[in-house]
Amino acid sequence: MAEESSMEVLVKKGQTFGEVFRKVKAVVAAKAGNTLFDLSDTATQDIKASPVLADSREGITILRHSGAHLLAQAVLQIYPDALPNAGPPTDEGFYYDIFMEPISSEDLPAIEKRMHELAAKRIPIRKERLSREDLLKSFKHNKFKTERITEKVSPGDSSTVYVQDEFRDFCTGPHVPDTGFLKATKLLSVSSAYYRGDENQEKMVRIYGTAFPDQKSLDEFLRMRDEAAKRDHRKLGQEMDLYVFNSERAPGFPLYTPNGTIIRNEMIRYMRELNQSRGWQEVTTPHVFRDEIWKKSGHFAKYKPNMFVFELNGDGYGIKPMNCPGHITIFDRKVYSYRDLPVKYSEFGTVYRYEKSGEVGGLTRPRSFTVDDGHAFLRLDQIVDEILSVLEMVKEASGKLFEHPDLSFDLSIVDKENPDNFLISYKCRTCGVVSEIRKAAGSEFLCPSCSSSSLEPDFSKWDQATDALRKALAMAGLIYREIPGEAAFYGPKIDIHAKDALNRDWQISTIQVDFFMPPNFGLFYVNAEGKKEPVIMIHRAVYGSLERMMAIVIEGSAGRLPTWLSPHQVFVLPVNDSALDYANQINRELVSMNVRSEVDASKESISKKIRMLHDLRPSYILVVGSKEMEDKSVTVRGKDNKQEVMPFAGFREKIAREIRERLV
RNA sequence: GCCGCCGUAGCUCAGCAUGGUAGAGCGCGUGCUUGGUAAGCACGAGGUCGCGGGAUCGAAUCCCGUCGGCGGCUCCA
Repeated sequence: MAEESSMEVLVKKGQTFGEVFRKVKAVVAAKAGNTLFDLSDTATQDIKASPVLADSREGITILRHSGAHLLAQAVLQIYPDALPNAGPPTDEGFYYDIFMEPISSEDLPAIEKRMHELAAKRIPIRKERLSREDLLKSFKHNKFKTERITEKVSPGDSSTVYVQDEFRDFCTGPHVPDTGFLKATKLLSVSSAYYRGDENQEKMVRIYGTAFPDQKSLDEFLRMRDEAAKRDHRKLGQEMDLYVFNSERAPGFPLYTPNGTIIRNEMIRYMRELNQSRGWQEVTTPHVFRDEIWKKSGHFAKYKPNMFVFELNGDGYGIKPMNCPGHITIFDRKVYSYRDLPVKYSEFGTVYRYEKSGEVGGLTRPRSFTVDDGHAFLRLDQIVDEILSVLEMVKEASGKLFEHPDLSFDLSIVDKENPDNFLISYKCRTCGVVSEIRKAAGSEFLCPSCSSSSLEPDFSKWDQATDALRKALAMAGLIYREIPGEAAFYGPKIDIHAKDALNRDWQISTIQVDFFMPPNFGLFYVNAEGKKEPVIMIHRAVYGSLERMMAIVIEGSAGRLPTWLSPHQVFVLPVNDSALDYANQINRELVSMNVRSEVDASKESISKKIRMLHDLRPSYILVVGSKEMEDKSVTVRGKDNKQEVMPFAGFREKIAREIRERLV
């Protein structure tokens, strides 16, 4: 993708940007400062502007936005009753949500064909500016558009419509000058979406597509997409024989084979070392608890529909969806001095959540998963250090798992405008008493002290926690996004994301500050004055879940796992029976060093064996015959599938170091 | 949960529109082959066509229901 053009030119008042830039090939818009203009726009004053090229980041976004319009135009020509809602560009293309009878992917080729026809006609794309009234009149047949206009254009104001032949769309643009720019377009899939993302509203047909400046880059994109599909952990897990999904016996619950269990156990072993070095003590808690704990923790109030619950002899039980209440129960066993803190418990805790049927999928969204969970019980003054320490663990771990770690950091904070989903303290305007109240939507509260109804939210605890997270992020030198409204119900958090093979973002690590659950359970410590002080909790997970992390590591490495994680580290292949003894000898030596090594003595050709072994993705294949026997060497075929002859002693050292240092 | 697509041998898939009771490749087993880096040869075993119901003389194929899987949406972290 080309860099932004820095070719700045003076556009004089009264000139259109197109007059200046049309001569530049593949220019789709103009940019002055941070403002984008259509080429048809007229400069209202002398202004320095640069062309936006079709193959620049901004240019492609414009191209795709126009692609969405082209899609809507084609759909309307074929389905005249369809009502378009909205069609934005995305990272990889565009989609358009359209209210219409459901269509299937078999209907896409006809729509795509029409798009290509419209593109070939090079229909000019014009912009009209209309008053709010005229906009509403213009789209009066489409309630989705009129709702958008009503919302986005204030009374007395005006906005723009883009027109290509009979098709008109309410849109602020900018757009490409004509449909001829949209020759390299492709429709990818069709699915459904709710209007405004609300499941109680109309279901829209969402058609996904993409557009590129030229056919070559579109083809390349489609090729990469196919390649990515081959790295899907569900496919690789099948080939590498890592796990089983039995949809009848355990829908959404992964079962691990011996190979998959090796990967899990190696991940656990490494995390145990990391936990130990950072002062996290391992604990073990049951999978089932009485209702009582879930009522106290707030899970029943908020999370019950997602829990597996059952009744026995009149008592209610819940299978744990989270590990925190168990750790709290252990912490709660005694009284702590301020000198005892922090207390840090960790557990590879398998949790069970009833995810709705349409959400379950592979290892990235299973119904049971194991969290490398940890709960720290702290004093206020210990928060920042602990967050920093966890951030360092995340950094260290990602260096052992990914060749090129690609993590993104989000700081999810409370939305002070819409605090209904969070635990908030309320301060009484009358008597000044601060009370902690779990807000239930729509209910009214009175001050527990003076019964006044004049209460204001008190965000001081949220602010303290959020500041601690910000401070730690800054100290770690990390770039992050702040997202209001995404906090956990009990506190703000840092979420760390990684991408799967298909470029989908998944949350892995999380660090959450919690001022609310400890008081719910009455957790306290005794300070230097002998007074009770509230304990503060940090919930954290470094891998997040073993399942999701394993999936991402498998996809990121295309199955060529770091040697330390690989179920099959070495296969020794004797060329013929006379080399079998040497192969066995090498194998024994490797096994004695705790290398996962096997001899393939089956009566197949070397070619055949290598072909067969490919699916298992072993770290190394060693081929040995008379030559190797003679000089105590091995012919090594590594992850790159290149072969290299080296002394066996050298290979032994190499792989030992790779495993010991967990090199990627 | 919602919309679309899909469910046939251990795996990948064909057959289904125009119903006549099942096919390929790989893998697996046996035999031959002693083979130097991505398929040596031959023979063989292997399937209640996800499950339940319906119309039909007859269903993998048509209809209804149901359970799963995939892509999204919503949810979740």
